[in-house]
Amino acid sequence: MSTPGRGLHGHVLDTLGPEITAGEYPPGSVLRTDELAQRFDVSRSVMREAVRVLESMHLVESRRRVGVTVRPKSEWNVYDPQVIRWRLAGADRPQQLRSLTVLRSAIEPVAAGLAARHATSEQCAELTECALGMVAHSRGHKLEGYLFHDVAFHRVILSASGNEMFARLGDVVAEVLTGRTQHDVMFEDPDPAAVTLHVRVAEAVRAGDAARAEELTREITVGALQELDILAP
Amino acid sequence: MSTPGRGLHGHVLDTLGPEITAGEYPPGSVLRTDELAQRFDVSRSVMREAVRVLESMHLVESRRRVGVTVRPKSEWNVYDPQVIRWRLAGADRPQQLRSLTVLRSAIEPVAAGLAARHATSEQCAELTECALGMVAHSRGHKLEGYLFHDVAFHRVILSASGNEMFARLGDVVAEVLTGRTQHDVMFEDPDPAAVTLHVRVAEAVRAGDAARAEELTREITVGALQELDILAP
DNA sequence: CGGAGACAAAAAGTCAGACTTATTTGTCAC
DNA sequence: GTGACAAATAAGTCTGACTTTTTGTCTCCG
Repeated sequence: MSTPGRGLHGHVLDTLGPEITAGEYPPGSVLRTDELAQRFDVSRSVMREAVRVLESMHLVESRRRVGVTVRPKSEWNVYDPQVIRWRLAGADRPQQLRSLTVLRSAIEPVAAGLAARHATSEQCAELTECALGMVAHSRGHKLEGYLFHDVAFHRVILSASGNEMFARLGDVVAEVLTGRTQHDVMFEDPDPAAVTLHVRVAEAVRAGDAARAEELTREITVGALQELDILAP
Repeated sequence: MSTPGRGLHGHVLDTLGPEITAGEYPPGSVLRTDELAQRFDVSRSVMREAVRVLESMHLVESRRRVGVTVRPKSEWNVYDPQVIRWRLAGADRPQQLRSLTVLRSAIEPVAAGLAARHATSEQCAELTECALGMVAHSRGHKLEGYLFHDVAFHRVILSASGNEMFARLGDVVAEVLTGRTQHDVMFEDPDPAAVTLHVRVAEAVRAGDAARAEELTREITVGALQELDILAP
């Protein structure tokens, strides 16, 4: 996934990033560049580059005479794909999965509505193809193939919305869907109702029916929320 | 705003970041670290740190023997507050403002619904205070005071939603509202209907009426979309 | 004429060491 | 206690030498 080994500083990030996002250093903790460089057996230049990246993610703050202090979680750039990946790989994976699913429930219906207005005929075709792929893999423990088409489906919706902010959430949705399949729920075949909803969304988008595409997608995301027991009492 | 001069590498970013996000270097353009270091009159170490930050934002990609290549806009980390700020300060400010307003229209209603469920009594009080402040500054060219309370209002909503992803959009909403006030529309007093809607949202949240809070907020965001001529024909 | 392999050049990547600067903290006089 | 001054500290910066990877090219042979 992404760019595994892009140099020494990348290796440092792969270790230090997850540690920080996992909360191993409480907010306010102070790290020293020199000590870190020793620990990872890299030069100070490399360590400084890694710290700069963490700083740009608002995970830490570097100040003279003080050191590199860890910032509270509330200040992190939680939309940074790298940060999301680190958190999904760590201890607060459940919380991250929940907050991202809620985000999906807000974004995707609106994106589907916009897609119904702006999707090209090519994108409509892709969408239909994805939906059919989901149907084809919806029975008989073909979870891998199902996931593939599910991810592609939602990527097309987000992309076809014509909004760049929505489009860039494709990776996030992919992570959530993948995480969901690999982890807790869905050891069985997917809910047939969900599959049907996807097909109907594809139809609505093709028909240019924004309201229906939005409503149907809302039903899909409600299902996703229920799977994680996020619901209104 | 944020952290203006955090060292030499920060100064480099303040110049190079806006240039790239403004599209001055077409995707695929190649920059050389040494040349950049000369241009900004900094050492290579400083320049490397700046490049690393740009790389973590997916604005550029650094490869051996080829140089620092600019990535297409579709790959940028458009949720990075720094990137958003650079783009808002540059040429595609209008497009950025539009896409962010659409994002708001998706997020804020859902956030308001969640806030109605999760807001503490303190947050409810804050919300009411903000709404009252908006009313008090809604007439007689008190735009500055109005904006202040408007921003605070939406921050509280997003924060009270209890979702970290929503909460972190407070800065983005602040930028959008500020940008809207300072720029095109709203040289006159704000729309009285919008002011009333904010008051009613505060009431709904306090009453714990999620559906109503969501619907009322949706009306607010629809108004924001209309101001930018983003609407369904 | 064209492909395979060797070679050379280019640019980022890495390291080590010396030096600068800002900030904190402690101390001492008042 | 308060103020100013001095010392300590850790990040920040610069430089120069060296390494590594990639790519373009050139030759050689089929």
